[in-house]
Amino acid sequence: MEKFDHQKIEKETQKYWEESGIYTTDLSETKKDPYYLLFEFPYPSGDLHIGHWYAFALTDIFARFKRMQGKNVLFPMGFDSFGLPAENAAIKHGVNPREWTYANMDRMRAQVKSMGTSVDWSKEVVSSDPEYYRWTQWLFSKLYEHGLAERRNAAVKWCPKDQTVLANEQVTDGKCERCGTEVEEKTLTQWFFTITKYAKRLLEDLDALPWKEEIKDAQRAWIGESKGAKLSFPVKDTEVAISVFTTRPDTLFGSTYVVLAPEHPLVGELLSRTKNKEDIENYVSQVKKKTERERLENKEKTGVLLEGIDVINPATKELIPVFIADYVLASYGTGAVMAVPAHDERDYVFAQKFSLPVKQVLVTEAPVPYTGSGVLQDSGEFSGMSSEEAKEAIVKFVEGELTTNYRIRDWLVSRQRYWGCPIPVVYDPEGTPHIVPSEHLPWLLPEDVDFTLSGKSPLATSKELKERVTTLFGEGWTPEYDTLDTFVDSSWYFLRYLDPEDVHDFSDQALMKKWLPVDRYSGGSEHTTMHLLYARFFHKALYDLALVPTPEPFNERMNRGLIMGPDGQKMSKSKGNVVNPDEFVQKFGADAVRMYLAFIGPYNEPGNYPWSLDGVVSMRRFLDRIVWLSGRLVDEEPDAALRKSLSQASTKVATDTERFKFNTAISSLMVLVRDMDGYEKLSKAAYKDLLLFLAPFAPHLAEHLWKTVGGTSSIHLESFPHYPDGVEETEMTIIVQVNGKKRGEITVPVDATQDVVEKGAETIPSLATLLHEEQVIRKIYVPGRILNFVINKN
RNA sequence: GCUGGGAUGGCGAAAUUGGUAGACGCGCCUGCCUUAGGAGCAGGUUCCUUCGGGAGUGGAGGUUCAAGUCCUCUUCCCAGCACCA
Repeated sequence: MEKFDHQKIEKETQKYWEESGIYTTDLSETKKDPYYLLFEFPYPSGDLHIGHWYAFALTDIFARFKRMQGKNVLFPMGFDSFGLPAENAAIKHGVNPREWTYANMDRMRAQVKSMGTSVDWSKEVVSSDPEYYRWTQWLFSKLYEHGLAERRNAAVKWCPKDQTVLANEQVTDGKCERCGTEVEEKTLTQWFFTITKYAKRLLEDLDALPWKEEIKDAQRAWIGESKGAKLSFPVKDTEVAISVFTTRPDTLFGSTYVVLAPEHPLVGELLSRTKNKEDIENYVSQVKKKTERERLENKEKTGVLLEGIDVINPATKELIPVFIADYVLASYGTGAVMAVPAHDERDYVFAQKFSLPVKQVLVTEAPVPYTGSGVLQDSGEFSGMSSEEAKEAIVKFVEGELTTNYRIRDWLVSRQRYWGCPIPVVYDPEGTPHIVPSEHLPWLLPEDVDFTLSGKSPLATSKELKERVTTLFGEGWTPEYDTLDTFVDSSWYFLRYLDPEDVHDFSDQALMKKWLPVDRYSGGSEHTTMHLLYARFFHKALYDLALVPTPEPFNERMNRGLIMGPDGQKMSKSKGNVVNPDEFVQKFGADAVRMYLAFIGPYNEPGNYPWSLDGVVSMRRFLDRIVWLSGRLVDEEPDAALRKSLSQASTKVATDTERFKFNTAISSLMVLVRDMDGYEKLSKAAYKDLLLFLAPFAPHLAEHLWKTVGGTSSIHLESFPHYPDGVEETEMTIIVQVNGKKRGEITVPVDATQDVVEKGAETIPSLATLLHEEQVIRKIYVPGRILNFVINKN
């Protein structure tokens, strides 16, 4: 059998698409419904692997399908081109990060085109272009003006390998999310976005989003709401008090000591009043030396008593001791807790170790510590109350404050790295920060820097930057040397796609009104509590500043799965199991590779699929078969049987593609092709419909074959074939069961009554004997489907 | 530990409201055609079987004429969170 020349076809069709400009979206057009389909813009790492195909080419199937459904589809792409790898490559190979990055992008553009994607390149956005990052800087200044960006001293995570601070989200199990190095804790003055101010809305607005529960739940867990109260424990003989956060004010009468985090600001203040100053200082410095991981792994509680300091339990008025211990986190709540050893596991363990009194204030038979709720005892006038009632009553009694705490921390956006967006801030001689006025934007990244790792911001080595600041602002003024977390760049890129050339604004208000929120956003599940959360926050902040028209950036979201190496392991260079798609594309064609990836499983479930060569071969075989069919076309209308096959395929492909079940959509195409294979003379009209079904999946071949059957313009401008009423059936198949087990089937006219069906069923030979001998108790008939005889088993 | 998701052939997976379990594909088996191509064609392929049938969707119960699907208990796997007061 003759095989088609995929290389020639791909080259021709890609050239035709590029010249005809059919994928350029007119954003202002009003006749069609706008449909914004977004995928996460990639980092230009240089090596395009099979995972990129999975991300881009499969989203492209959906873009093409939506176009054929008559939508005005915006399907853009760009590059998240700031970031560490460029800088590391620069250090390792002595190349300029900019040159490295921009060369990679050129290569990747060509590769993405080779997949047969219908990306509208006229909307391309590159986050490291000064004309892009000027607006990142401008948006930063807007957040700053409204108190959403602030500079403060705080305990932060530090990656010793990458030599930069990290946001909380970029640390997993105490390790740097990027390089896996154990992070350290440092107290530094850094820039933060106050995402915690939006915690409540980020949480509440999730309810209305049409996302999968698993994605929403992961965000809910990350935001981590807990309702409780702030209570004040006065320090004896002073004016100060220790404020604690607790979710269990009902157990206040059982609080027998108070614990401060080692980094708590009061520690310094109280130090002079203690009798064991040295011990305390030793403990605090010891804690500081530990990595995050060491603190987590050491479940053994450590701590030190503040000798000579007592605080007053506001409920019992008793004097209780104060400890410093690293099981209390400075960054959560007030950085101090009231310890109730009888009703909290951690407090109990600590109390055992330091021989502290354990006072039970809930009636329970359960062994201490009992952490559930119950009825109070030994709690003064509140004894006998339920935990629920007592919570509010006790907070009122001690003049506390009901509050809600969130687990999420403010987003640390400073990075001590070179290849990022410069933070548009300068400092006056007193050290007060000032935003760089918009007339000086873009605030360019200096070129004369030494970006070898020193632990300090590379920008500090730039003479040009210092001179620039002195010239523009005056003697004694200094620049900010840190750059922004690249997640800031990616928090708004999808707004820029709507108006990428705009020199007066970050995007166009009218177009945003028309196109936002993004209809569907496809990406990786690793971004659930990173990019997806940041972008929602950023968008809400811009919404509050009346800069964007919607409170949420994305409507539907789908997380795709992962293509594993042929060994079933996650692909990585170090394991040597990275699959380079180029070889397969060359041998079997881009269409076969696309279709195989689409066929391996449902696209919207983040499963893991091992790459297999055999699958691509079979997909190529399937495409060959479609080409062979073109040799037996006749100018005839399809017969009834074929019309039925076409109708079924049309429904199945449309509904499955809509739900990202590309695997079953393709399987129904295979069934259709098998049916067509049964015709020695095949209706050309039917074959044309097959090509239309195929077009989103195998865009090159469909385009090529379309021309051979008389198509004059691109197949990708055609409508998806639709069979509104299906095909009229004359017969139906009824499954015959005995006691719920299938025993046979009969075919009857569609208008057959139950009687007719029963008569027919009784003539089935194997059933006839069965029904004769046994007593039929009941007959259940589900019209058009099932006839079930219930017989007496004896 | 908490939260969420899941478990279906040798493998990837299908299965509207409970109504033919295993579509489609891989792999494997048999045969054909050819010849050495990661080929093509036809048929078979859940398991067991004395070829009549019997069993079967992680396990044990239950509801129902009928359960992969609903309920209860349970085991294991994956993901997220985790000293968060």
